[in-house]
Amino acid sequence: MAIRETGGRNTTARGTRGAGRPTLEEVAARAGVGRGTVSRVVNGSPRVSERTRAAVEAAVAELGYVPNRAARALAANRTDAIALVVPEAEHRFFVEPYFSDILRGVNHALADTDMQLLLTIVGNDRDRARLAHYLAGHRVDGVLVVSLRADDPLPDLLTDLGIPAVISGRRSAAEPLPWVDADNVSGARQAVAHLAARGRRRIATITGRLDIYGARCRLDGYRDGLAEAGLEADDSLIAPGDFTEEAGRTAMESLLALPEIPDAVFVGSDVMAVGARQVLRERGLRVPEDIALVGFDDTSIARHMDPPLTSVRQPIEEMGRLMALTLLSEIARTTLPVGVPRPPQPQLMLPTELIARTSS
Amino acid sequence: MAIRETGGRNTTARGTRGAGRPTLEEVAARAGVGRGTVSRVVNGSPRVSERTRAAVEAAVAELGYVPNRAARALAANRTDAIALVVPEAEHRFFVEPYFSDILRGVNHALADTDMQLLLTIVGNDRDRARLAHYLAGHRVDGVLVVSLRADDPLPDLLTDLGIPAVISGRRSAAEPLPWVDADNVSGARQAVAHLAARGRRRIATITGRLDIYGARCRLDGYRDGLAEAGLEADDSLIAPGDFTEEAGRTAMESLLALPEIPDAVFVGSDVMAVGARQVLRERGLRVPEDIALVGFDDTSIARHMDPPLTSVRQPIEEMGRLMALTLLSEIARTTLPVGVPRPPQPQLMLPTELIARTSS
DNA sequence: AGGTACGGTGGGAGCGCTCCCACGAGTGAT
DNA sequence: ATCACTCGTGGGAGCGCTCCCACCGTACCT
Repeated sequence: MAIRETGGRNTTARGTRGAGRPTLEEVAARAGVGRGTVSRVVNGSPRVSERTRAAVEAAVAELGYVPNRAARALAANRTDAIALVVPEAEHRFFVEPYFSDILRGVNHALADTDMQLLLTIVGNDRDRARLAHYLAGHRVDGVLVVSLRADDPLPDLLTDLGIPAVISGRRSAAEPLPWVDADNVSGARQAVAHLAARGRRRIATITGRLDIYGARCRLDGYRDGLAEAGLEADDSLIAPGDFTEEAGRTAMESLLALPEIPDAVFVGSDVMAVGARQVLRERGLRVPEDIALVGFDDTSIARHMDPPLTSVRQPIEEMGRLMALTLLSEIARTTLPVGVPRPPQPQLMLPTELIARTSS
Repeated sequence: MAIRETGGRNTTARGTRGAGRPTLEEVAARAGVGRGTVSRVVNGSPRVSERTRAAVEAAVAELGYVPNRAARALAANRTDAIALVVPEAEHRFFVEPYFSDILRGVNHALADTDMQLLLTIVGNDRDRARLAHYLAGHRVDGVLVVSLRADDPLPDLLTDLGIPAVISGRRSAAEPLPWVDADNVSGARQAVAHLAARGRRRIATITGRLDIYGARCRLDGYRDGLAEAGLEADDSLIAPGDFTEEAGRTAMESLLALPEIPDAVFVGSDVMAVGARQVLRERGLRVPEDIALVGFDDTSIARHMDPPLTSVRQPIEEMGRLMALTLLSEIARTTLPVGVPRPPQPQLMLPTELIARTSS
């Protein structure tokens, strides 16, 4: 009859789950110290004598102790997880190297932490609702958001919930949230200067979606570049796109339909440049002889194009890394007692650089 | 002086964390029922009267209650999270559409659950060690593994730890773990039959890495197809690859170095077909006039090639979906009392289908 | 009428941690 | 020798749930 002992469910659980992995208490017993001390050692507190620390570490190793994440989260009121939110259609996440580079940078920054990364692609309203519910449950300690549109309500939600956030790319010049961004204006200006220096006189541009601040900056930089080169601005040379390859095609077609076609195009992203290049090939126009092309992002796509694409490099992976580090320090700040000063640089602008190849 | 009240840390935590989100207990008070009852309602237990359920649901809605995941995990000894493990170099995950399709399928299956997905790309030994540690901590309820090599030690580790797992693609014909796989043999056979039917007589193949069982199956199917078509097998027509674009290039070059070049190539993956196609273009060989090409996977790449690539379709997204569902039921099985029968189909082979385009 | 069964319910115990208070031993100043 | 600290340490309380047992009332039986 005595199938189960006193403990009831406790005993059962142990029995089911492979004899139970060790707990803090067991490590403490083994090391001949108290629970609190083991906790201090595991969490790297300095207030432990060297002798004790060694004893505890030995016990941890012998028992193969790994802290129970759920218990820790419950007791400490944190989750040790952050979310990377990509408010874009699912397939774009995979098509656009930008995102994977960001992800790689974030991963690298987190590799030394035991912070867990949740990848959240928010492609439609249903996903949005799920995310909101998720965030309301405080299931992450912080959020990274990439590719945010100017009117996106997500940042407000995060602020209301008091969840630390860092975004890649500002929503406007006066972005209140911590951000990491590339110097888009300067990059675009460099691109136009480069084309002008090579004797191009009729320089067009294909823009990204202008509800993204970065795309707007690139357009501003394009205009600045023209002015600095003493070239006349002509709004018919500005073809709107939305960062997709298809938009690159359409925009280039519209430029080629102009009475006087351009002799160079500054394209707002490498992916759009691929679309533009296809159209040029179909029309029998040579790159760079007939039309020079400069892209933006300097993703792997640029190197693989025919001819290899001149492109404005932004340090995407590094941006991902810095976003993660900034978020980590923001989280630390909210956890600590009040009055801890915000780290000096929660808003970072990184330089861009023109990488010249044979398309220009 | 009374900055903090009696509770000490409790009060502080509440104060810091935005007045505290509601707990089960508070919902219970509001609905005028006990804690257990609210728990039952939230977890969809049938043992609750309709009246009570309505009252609790109202209270949940009014308070905006969201269960605390950590507390639930701790009490119930589960995590409500699964991992998708990709034992491949990081960049391949993004380059190869196969993985993103799997991911999409998994995500769709999980969308109706509140199961959380962790994406784990295991590119090197350091990542492997981290994963092992992670799994030892039982931080996930189950694991999905894609692209597993025959000699990978990961499955043994999972078995030892008693973590439910489902893999995509078997490691051998006698795979003991639950799996979801495509009928690679049949797909390859169809491809060869198709080429033979179009009058090709000297049909070569470029294989994937043969320590992956699926690649081996495709090779077997290739041989079967030749035999069925009454064509002579010639091992010099078998060029080894490893699923990368570069390998596709190299392999095609070696085939073109043959004294008598093939008039058709069955390529073991679309990505490798891209590489092969580049070489053909460089050599001025026409597709399909000089050499017909058939790929495998029918990823989006195939449609975008020039000419569009005939390819063997495997239902990758569906495979991801089924993997997730299988894992979910495996997890349920281990949670339930002993003796629950395994669902009828923990091992699923899905049909493949030739999609004919103009490359053949 | 009394007995039995069972659906529905309340709440104690416990999951494995962190946080913090209290306490003992050592150190230096008085 | 006494006092005032500090440092290192042990362990109680509590995080918000789930699980389970005990209990209540009602319906149905004999």
